Order: sequence, then C-alpha cells, then structure tokens
Amino acid sequence: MIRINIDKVSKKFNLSKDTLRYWERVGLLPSVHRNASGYRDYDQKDINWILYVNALRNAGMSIERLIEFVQSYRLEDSSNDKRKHLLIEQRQVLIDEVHEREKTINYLSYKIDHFEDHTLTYENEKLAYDYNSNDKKE
Amino acid sequence: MIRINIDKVSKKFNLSKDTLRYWERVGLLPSVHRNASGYRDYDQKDINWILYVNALRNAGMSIERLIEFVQSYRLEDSSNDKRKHLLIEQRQVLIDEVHEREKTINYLSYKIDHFEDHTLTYENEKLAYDYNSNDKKE
DNA sequence: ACTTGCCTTGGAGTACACTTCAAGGTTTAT
DNA sequence: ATAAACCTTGAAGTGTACTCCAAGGCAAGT
Repeated sequence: MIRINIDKVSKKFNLSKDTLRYWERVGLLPSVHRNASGYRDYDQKDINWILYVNALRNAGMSIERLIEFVQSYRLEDSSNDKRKHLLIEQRQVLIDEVHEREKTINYLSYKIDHFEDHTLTYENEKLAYDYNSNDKKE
Repeated sequence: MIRINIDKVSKKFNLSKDTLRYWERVGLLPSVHRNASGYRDYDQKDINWILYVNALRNAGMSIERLIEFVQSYRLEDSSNDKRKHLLIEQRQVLIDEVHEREKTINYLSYKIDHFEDHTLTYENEKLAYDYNSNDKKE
C-alpha cells in the first residue's frame, strides 16, 4: 500500500503543491483520500491520474477540456462514444500543432542557415516560409 | 505601392483589429505609417512582419520573447550573436514541444486503438505511455 | 446636412491557469 | 513543551494576452 503526501507528489512531478490542490479542486483529479489529520494521502491510482493529466497539460490540452476528458473517463456508462470522440478530437489538435511547429522550425532553420546572408529581404523570407510549408503538405 | 487598412489586414490574417493594435503598441510590430487622417496604412513590409510574428505566435512563442526577437532583428548592429542565439534557442523550444506532443499523440492513439478493451488498468496505460515515450528516444 | 460606418486613443474588463495569503490545525525535533 | 516545519481551507491576487468600451474624428452615400 503506497502512501505519499503532497510534498512528495509535488517533487515527483515537478508541480507545485498549489497546482495539485487546484487541479483537484476544479475536478481534474479525483478526490484524494485524506489521513486522520485531514492531509492528502495519494495512492498509486492518484499518481497515475496525475501522470496522464500532466502529460496532456504539457501537450497543451486546456483545463476545461481535460475536465471533460477526466469526467467522461470516470463515468463507466453510455458516454463511451463521447470519450472516444474526445480522444480523437484532441489527437487531431495535437497533430495540427505539431504541423504548425514543424513549419516554424523549418522557417527558423532557414533563417539560421542563412544567418550571414544580409541580402535576405522580407520577400525572400516569406518565400522560404511558404516553401517549407508547401513542402510539408501531403 | 500597396496601401491596406486595418480591416483588410485583420481579414487577411484572421486576427482581430484589436490584436493588431495591441501587437503594435507593445512593440511586436514596427510603427505602422498613418495616412492624412491618422489611419493605419500598412505596406508590404508591415504585412511580412505580421506574417512572421503570427507564425511564431501560432507556434507558441510568447509575446515577451517575440518582442526580444523583433527588437534584435531591427537593430542591424552588434546584436548579431544575440539574434542567432534567439533563433536557435526558440527552435529548440519548438523541437521539444513537438516531441512532447508526439509522445502524447502516441498515447492517445493507443487509447483509441484499445478503446473497447475494458481490461485496461491505470498500470497498463502507464506502460503504454512510457513505451511510446522510450520508443521515440533516439 | 445628415446618417451610417469606418477609424483613432486610453483605459478598463476578461479568461485562463495558477499563485499567494491569512488563519489555523498537526507533526517532528530539541 | 515549545519552536519549526509541515498540512488544511477559502479567498484574494497575479501574469499573459488579449478584448471591449467610451468618446470622438473622418469618409461615403443620399
């Protein structure tokens, strides 16, 4: 039986204690069990929730969407379709964000490679950005 | 000679007029030329700035960093090293964000593929996430 | 000339996601 | 047994990036 206090969880995930309390308060984490003194007493299940929630937060999922996500997860009922829909939808958001970032990485790489080239005009740079962008299409 | 008012620019980039004014005010765009009536009168150079700034904003660069970035750009002087450093640093940020999102995309894909599998435990999911994560390393 | 609809500014308001504070109870070390 | 270092809560405060509002000037159609 694992028993971890908020300080250890905070350090484990590099999240502030206040953030952990906030996430719990807004319904992003299940209610954590308390010990005799009213202190939070995290178990393995809680730790795993935090792992996923943190991963999705780091990937840019909003609190609001994560609450939806977490809620649908914990209702082992008719909301199966909704849950799957949320997963697919959020994956697409992440895929789009990756594409946007890859485009911009290409643009920055171009700028870095041509750094000494002072003849670059705004027009040239625009072309570079658009070229990389089209390159990625398909 | 191109002359575009704020409404056209707003529509071209799908940015609100208030956002364009805000960006200009905080130093994220160069001061836009005004016509006889004091109205903003964007030229090709301004349009290209907006293209880049918008690309970097969409890729998650903060306003504060973008101001630095834009400032260093417009000082055609000794800050070459700083400019290059900023470019390389921001590219790395974007690369890291892409990796984080790819990990999470894998995790979501795993969840979607095993959607009907009700025997999945927190432990199994954790392993799936970590597996994908390690998979991606190198 | 007048109405409608642009544009301007400064400043106030909003949304999101924490973060800090105040007041007080608990545990640990001396 | 007392101080230092934890924990709790509710509520207020903060930072970022807009977003909206009020008051007023300018432009185009009737």
